Order: sequence, then C-alpha cells, then structure tokens
Amino acid sequence: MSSTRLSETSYIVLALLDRVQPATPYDLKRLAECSTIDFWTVPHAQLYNECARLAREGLLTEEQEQVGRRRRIYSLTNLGSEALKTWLDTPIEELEEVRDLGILKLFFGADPAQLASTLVPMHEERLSRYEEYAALRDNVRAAGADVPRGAWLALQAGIGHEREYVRFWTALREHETP
Amino acid sequence: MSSTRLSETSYIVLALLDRVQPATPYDLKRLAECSTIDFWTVPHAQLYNECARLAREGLLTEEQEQVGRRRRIYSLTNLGSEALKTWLDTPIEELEEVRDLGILKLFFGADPAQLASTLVPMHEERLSRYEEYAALRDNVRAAGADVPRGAWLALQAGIGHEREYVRFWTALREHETP
DNA sequence: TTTATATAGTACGAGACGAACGGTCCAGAC
DNA sequence: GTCTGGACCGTTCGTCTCGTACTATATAAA
Repeated sequence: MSSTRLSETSYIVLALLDRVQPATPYDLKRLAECSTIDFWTVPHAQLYNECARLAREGLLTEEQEQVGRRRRIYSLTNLGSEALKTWLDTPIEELEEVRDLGILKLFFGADPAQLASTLVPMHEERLSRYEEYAALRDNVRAAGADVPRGAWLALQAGIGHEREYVRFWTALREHETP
Repeated sequence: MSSTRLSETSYIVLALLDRVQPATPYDLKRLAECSTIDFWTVPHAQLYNECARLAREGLLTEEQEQVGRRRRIYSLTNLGSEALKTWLDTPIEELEEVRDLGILKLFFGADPAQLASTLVPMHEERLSRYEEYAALRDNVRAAGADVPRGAWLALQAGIGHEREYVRFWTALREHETP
C-alpha cells in the first residue's frame, strides 16, 4: 500500500535485501560498499531511513532486537519482492543526465589541457580498478563458481565508459581535438 | 563573504550570468534550456532560490522592478566573477558517479536484451541530436562566427559517450557479450 | 583501567527536486 | 473596448537527498 512513489534508493534497498535477506541497514551499507555500486551510492544514513519507510509501506518486515544495539532486522515481504520484480521489468522511459563535473567546467570555459592533466590519471585509475575486478571474476568463473551476470555486465559498461573518458581527455591533454 | 559552500548549481548560475549579464532567473532558465545543458539541468524553481542566495552572499547584485511583474534583475559582483574564475581554475578532486538507471537495473538482474531494446533507440536518438548540434556549429563556424570552444568540446564528450552507450547496448540486444 | 578501533545507529540542517499554483502581459475575437 | 486564451514569469510547498557530526556498543590490546 505504497502511498508515496518509490525512488531509486528504495529499489536499491529492495534489491540488496533480495540477496542477503534478512539484514540490518548496516549489513546493506557494507554490501553496497563492496558490490561495485561505484555507480549509485547511497549515504548510509539514508539506508536507515529508507528501510524504516519501506517497512511502514509494508514492503519489508521489521524486527528489533530487545537488548544491546537494538538492531532492526529487515526482510522482504511478498509485496516487496513483487515491487522489485515489477521495477526490473518496467522499461526505462527517460535517459539520465551525465552530470560530470569535468564536462561542466569544460563547457563553461575552463582550460581543457589543465582539466585533462588531472582527469586522465583519475580515469585511468578507475579503469584499471574495474579491469582488476573483471579479471577477478574471470578467475572465480574459471574455478567454476557463480558470478552474477548482471554485475559483470554492469562492470563491462563501466569499463567502456572509462575507456571513452581516457580517450577523450588524453586527446585534449595533447592539445588535439577529440 | 560566503558562509556556506557554493554548490554546482551556484556555479552554473554564476557562469550563465557571466554570459548574459544582467539577467532575471527566468532568462537563465531559458538560457540553460537551450545551451546544451543536457548534462546538468537545474529545476527552474531553484534558479530563483539560488539567485537570491548568491545575492545574499554578495556574489550578485539584485535589483527589483517596482511595478508589474516585479522581476528581480541580477548581475555579477567582482566577488562573484572571482568565485567563478577560481572554480574554473580549481582542479577536480573526485570523479562523479555514473548514475545510469539502465546500468543499475542491469546490475540487479534485469533482462539485458529487454533493457537494450528500449535503450538502443533512446541513445541513438540522443546521439543524432548531438550530432546535429555539432553540424550546426560547424556551419556557424564556416560562416566565420564565434563558437565557444568549451561548449563544442562538451558536445564532443557527449557524442563519445552516446556512441559508447549505443555500442554497449547494441551488443547486448544481439545477445552478444559486450 | 584506559585507550583505540571497528561496529552500529541517530539527528539535523541545507539543498535539490518537482508539482502545483498564482499572478502578469498581450494579441486576436467579439 | 473588454474578454479570453495562451505565453510569460515567479513563488510555495512537501518530500527526498545528502553529508556531517554525533552517540553508543563491542572487542581487544596497552
């Protein structure tokens, strides 16, 4: 009975819970940190709020420890996992914006070569981090273990974009036109 | 004498004003709409807030019409244009996240081919829109007119990323691995 | 016992966002 | 001339987001 619309944050919580159920917001925080959510972080304070809200809306069940830290422990309800499935199956209607600080400054006239000189190394670093992840997964797969395909594909997308960034800024650093 | 930190929104206002000074928030809104800020929109309501705030901080001067619509008209102060210059010259310290809804759903297990079938056309459309802009600018340049280099470079960046998106999702649509 | 560190949760204020609303102005219909 | 539709212009409001700072618990070494 969700009165308010669910946000991306909500679905991240639902999707994470779908994997590690039951869990506390703190569990979700750690999971999010290491699960290549390099591309959509949620400040940990919000995870507490979001879990509470989703429980209020009937998408999660909430249990609270009676002693010690009084952790709250959440699980998906049927309503919750249906909401998640629906979201995953709903086609995307609008593209996101890019929201890249470098491009923004470039647009407003910052010096391209100077921008490039700091951005090239940063993107190269992120790219090689991604590539290491990918190699890791290959090893895991070689060992016959399970690797979620979605996560791997998302990584490939990230790698593609980082390569493009490196290409673009490298050209600018060399005073060429991309 | 800025007590609070300036946000990206603030700098967008400063940078836009730097071009069309003096201007009302409404002018800025229209300027932002057509100035290829496809990659960092600001809801118009915020432009009014932001102008007021920047004026309070001494970065803008504010004049209000005494009759009719009582528009507020803003210009940069010296403080304001220095803040803008400083921002443009300050190296970027951290990379932005990607925040792409398609990648997020992909990560959480949505069907790649289905995602791709809606996303390929959307990215193709955006790509061709960008390419039309670029062609327009080439014409303007051919006619000997002035084209801000930054805006053109930002466009090139956008084109690069859209091409990458098209490549990535097209591969997925065809059931290949990107 | 004190101190350090990792773990776990909360509070709060500023800002972002979008939808809805309310005025102003002007041009053409009547 | 005044009515009215539509473009123009500005504000309000409630919710969401974000980040920082703070509090508290648990474990373990010093």
